[in-house]
Amino acid sequence: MLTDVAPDRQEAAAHLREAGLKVTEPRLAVFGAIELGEHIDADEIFRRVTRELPNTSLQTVYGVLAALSGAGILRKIEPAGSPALYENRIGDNHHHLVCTSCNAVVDVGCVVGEAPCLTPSETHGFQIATAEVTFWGLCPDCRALT
Amino acid sequence: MLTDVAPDRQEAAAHLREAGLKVTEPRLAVFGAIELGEHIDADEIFRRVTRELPNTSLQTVYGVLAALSGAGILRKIEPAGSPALYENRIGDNHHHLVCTSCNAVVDVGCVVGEAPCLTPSETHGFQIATAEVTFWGLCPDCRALT
DNA sequence: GCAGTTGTTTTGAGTTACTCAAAACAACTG
DNA sequence: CAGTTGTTTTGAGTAACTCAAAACAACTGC
Repeated sequence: MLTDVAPDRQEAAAHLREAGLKVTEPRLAVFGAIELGEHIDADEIFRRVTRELPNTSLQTVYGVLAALSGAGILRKIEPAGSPALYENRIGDNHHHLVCTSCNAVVDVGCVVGEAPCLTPSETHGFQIATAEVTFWGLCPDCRALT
Repeated sequence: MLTDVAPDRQEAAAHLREAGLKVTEPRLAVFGAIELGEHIDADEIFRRVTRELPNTSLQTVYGVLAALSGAGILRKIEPAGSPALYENRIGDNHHHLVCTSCNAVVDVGCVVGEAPCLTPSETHGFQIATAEVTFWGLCPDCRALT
């Protein structure tokens, strides 16, 4: 039945090789632990990884996350007030909507208008590389609770 | 000479009373410790406050900062990778430019165009309250070092 | 101007989310 | 398949807060 050769593992391995990183079990497990569209923290990733690979340490998870986000395979976001979150949607510069009540995070495409994202009104001599936009508000569920 | 009656203390006291907060020495000292245009962390504020009010505890500084930013007297920003910073420029919704090399932070007016800040392309049912924009890049000093 | 109430500050401990370093180990290279 | 180099493990350590109880100080009304 060959159930062992999951397609995402192949994809992950390719990403790793492309970045010049060694293909290891913990790295494949971390990559596999993050579903598309999710935003999860190191602790939750660790929990999922250890289900599959029981003697992986939390430090390894941190190391893998640093390697993968450094290589651009994962994206790390750090919303104010919560631990760092990781997502596997990369390549596009999308932004985030964060619920001020439950901390839920969802992706949102670039701001409307012609990419104003990269144009502050005055640059103060900075050489700007990226713009990060975070929208704060109440998610549908939390609105319903009031 | 009446040097004791600094004008910023009066202003700070007025802000506090307006917010229904008691006027105390630590609060005035914390407010006075942050210069206009600065972005400093709790530790640096603590260092400055203790110069003037030696037996203030760090916990008090945290408490004061929470009270003042909660009341809108100070603004708290939390750039990824550094401790929370506080600034006393409030009321306008300006954004920040952060140096990826030395972590310097400067203010920047709202994004160009007609306030696209509050309009993500899809809201996903969120009731959006604020938009936060952070520009990342190299500050003039760090560019000069390369 | 003073007592009472309520909000602040102090003191002390505890926690979360990481980070660092050394030694054991496992991937890729030739 | 041996060697090299990058990873992972193990273990310790830290920064930046947060919580709780007791001591204290601001404002209120008398």
